[in-house]
Amino acid sequence: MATIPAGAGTAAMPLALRPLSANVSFRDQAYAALKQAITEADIYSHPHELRLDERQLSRSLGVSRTPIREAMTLLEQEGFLRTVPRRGIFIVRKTKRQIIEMIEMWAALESMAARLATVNASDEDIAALRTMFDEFRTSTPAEHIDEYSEANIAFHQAIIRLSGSHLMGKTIDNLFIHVRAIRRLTISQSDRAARSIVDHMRIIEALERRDTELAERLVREHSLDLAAFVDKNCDFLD
Amino acid sequence: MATIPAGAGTAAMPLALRPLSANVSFRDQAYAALKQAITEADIYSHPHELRLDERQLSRSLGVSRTPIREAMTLLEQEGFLRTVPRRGIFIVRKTKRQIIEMIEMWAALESMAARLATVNASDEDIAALRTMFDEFRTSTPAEHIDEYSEANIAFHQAIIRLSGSHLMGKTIDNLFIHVRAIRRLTISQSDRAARSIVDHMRIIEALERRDTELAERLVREHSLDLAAFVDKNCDFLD
DNA sequence: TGACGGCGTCTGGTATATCAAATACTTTAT
DNA sequence: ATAAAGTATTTGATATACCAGACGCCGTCA
Repeated sequence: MATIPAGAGTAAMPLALRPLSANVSFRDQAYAALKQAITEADIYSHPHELRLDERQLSRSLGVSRTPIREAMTLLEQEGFLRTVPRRGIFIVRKTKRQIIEMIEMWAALESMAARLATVNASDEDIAALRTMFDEFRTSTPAEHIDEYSEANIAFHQAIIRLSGSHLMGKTIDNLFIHVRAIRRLTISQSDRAARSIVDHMRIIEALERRDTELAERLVREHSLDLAAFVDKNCDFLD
Repeated sequence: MATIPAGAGTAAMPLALRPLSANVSFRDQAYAALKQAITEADIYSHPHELRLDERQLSRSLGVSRTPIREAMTLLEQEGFLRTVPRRGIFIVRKTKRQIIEMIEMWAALESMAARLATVNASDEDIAALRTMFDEFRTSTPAEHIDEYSEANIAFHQAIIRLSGSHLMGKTIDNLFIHVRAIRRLTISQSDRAARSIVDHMRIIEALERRDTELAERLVREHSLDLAAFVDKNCDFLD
């Protein structure tokens, strides 16, 4: 351990040091890299489930198979991968039913988050949400779907943050990775983008008025709308 | 591969065989064993976080460290363990704040499940829930807290099942393992057990009447009651 | 006497070797 | 020519070897 040698008899100088982050294990790095790759890989445009090769990934990332296997174990539990013994490891494609279940769970969590936000969030935090929303609406032409998608996600994540629940935040982040791919495909259809902005505005108003029941209901209905839409229009899944 | 030798020129006899369950990998077995041990270990009665030793577990279970490490990776992600590099692996004790977050998330999921149940569940399934509840109430004296606790959990799991959502079911099961320990400590206090039974009865009635909003609200309030109770009375945590 | 530091031990992290099953490919008998 | 059988190769699953950091014991020196 590299300690600073103090002068004899003097008190040790209390240098302002942050603890080193020793948590960058290969496993965590591999986990992050794989998760990002999976998130960006547009699974639903390919026809077949992609197989991952442990040894190939091992060579690509320059580490042994062990940390990669551990990372894969994590991703499998999160539902991104499926390993079939002595067959291979595959990126899973969610069925329509599973995606609807994810959206329903998202609706459950975010509506509860909105409820908690009306109680827990500070006025400043809610005002910041309003600012973010207004800035986006005035600066971004409605045609820019990509930016809208990102702002959309940021909006939903902001609501979770207002609730103060780390647990729900972490859970929803994972759901979003799955749902995001579908959202990309659906947001351009019909007038969903425009309707979505109206919904968001109403949600913000409910939060500002600390109307617990209304905020919860609006958020829930907004999410369940997407579930119904997927149910009707996404038969290309499965 | 042990194939059945068929008589020359005859069609192979299609014996009715279920595929062997080749999914009992050491990893999964270790995972199950550890999870059960952790669930049963009453963490909150001990003062300090318990440390697990990979090599010792390896000897106890008679397998190498590899599958055990993989199982531990899973349990760590589920929030049961925390590994500190070169220090050890510890069974985590949740803080009061974390437990409240878990109960809030549980409330979010189960109230949505109740909502979905009023739409999706069959009359028979709801009737079965009613039967289960009535049988318990008439056969079990109110003093038997242990049995009540089990029946209580069964009741909540049943609601999730009625919703038809596998995802929420799986998520709540994990939350329950954490919450269960607290519930054991709180259910005997005050008149919570008696009030709980009344709540359950009202929930069943709402389900029977397919009253979506009421069922959701009752389930939510029932769960959030526990959160408030823990917030007030569980300062022994942390 | 007490604090510092050497040194052995224990820990989880990582790399690598080994294994059995699945598959692809080749051979061979009819 | 074809299909069954045999063989080679690839894969994930498991076991084992080794590493470096953390910790504690204990002797030394001021």
